[in-house]
Amino acid sequence: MDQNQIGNLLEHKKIRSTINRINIYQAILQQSNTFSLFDIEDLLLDLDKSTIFRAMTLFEEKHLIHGIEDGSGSKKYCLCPNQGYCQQDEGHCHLHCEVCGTTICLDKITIPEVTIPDGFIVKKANYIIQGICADCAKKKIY
Amino acid sequence: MDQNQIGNLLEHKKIRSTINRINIYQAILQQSNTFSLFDIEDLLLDLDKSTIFRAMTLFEEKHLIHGIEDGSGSKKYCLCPNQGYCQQDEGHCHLHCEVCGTTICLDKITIPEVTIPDGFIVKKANYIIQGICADCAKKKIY
DNA sequence: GTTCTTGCAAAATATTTGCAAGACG
DNA sequence: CGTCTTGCAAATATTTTGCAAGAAC
Repeated sequence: MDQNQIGNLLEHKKIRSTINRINIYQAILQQSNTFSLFDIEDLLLDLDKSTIFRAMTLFEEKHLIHGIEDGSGSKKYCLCPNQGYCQQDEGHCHLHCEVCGTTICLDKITIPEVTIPDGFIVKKANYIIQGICADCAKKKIY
Repeated sequence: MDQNQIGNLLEHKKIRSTINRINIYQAILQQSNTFSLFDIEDLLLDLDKSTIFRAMTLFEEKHLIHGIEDGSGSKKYCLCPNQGYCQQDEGHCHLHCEVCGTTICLDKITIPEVTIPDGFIVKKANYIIQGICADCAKKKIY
């Protein structure tokens, strides 16, 4: 996805397309899995963290990225695979490894639905499995 | 559950039974739903927050309470309905209302299981549904 | 020229720890 | 008496905001 295409995507989402936001979205595209604010800061060292924070918040509001609460103390995000047009039932489950701290998107496993009490309006769901990832389990470093 | 019974429960869990910990567990028993550190602090004003924090951390390690990440910025807990002997598949789904901030335990709805990649060791799972609770939806205060 | 965006600095929020005094067994 | 627990104070970690300068339309 080149800078022009990203610019179009942002404008389509009613986000003013600035060079910073394009760069931030491009950094997000480079992430192989879930990512935090710090991961983006590391890639874009000359941007202020508040700029990144505000862009990420905006992207999340516009559903370009999904927020993940993995209990690690720092919020994770993952790229919306459908450019902001995920159906509610397309959220994925995530694994969080308590040893190495990584959070992995199970992009083949959607969150199973449950019966919600009457009247509750669902906005999104988070399904996170805590444990030890295969790599760390193999290394027995815990 | 009286103080003696709580004391026995703690000792059975290999937790030294102090008056502070008994009081904290008793405050937890009084919670009608999920609760945060602050909820317990509010009930036990003469205890230091670090004492409560350490007790809650210990209780969670020993599975007397379950931690919930609702994305609100402050961690929630709920009482283990089985005094620390929940099976892995007995975790409950939770609702988080983004308007009033409450987190409700759906104690009738266990977390549906999903297929986990080979080698990952599951410790626990969190299933949280974000949205607007029935009360707030009715009041249309959002 | 009006509105939106950005960088800087700092506030706000929540969690976590060091340490010395005290309680427990 | 040796170990565990507690309160106090302070560190840490992360997120969030106010504001003035600058960019976009």
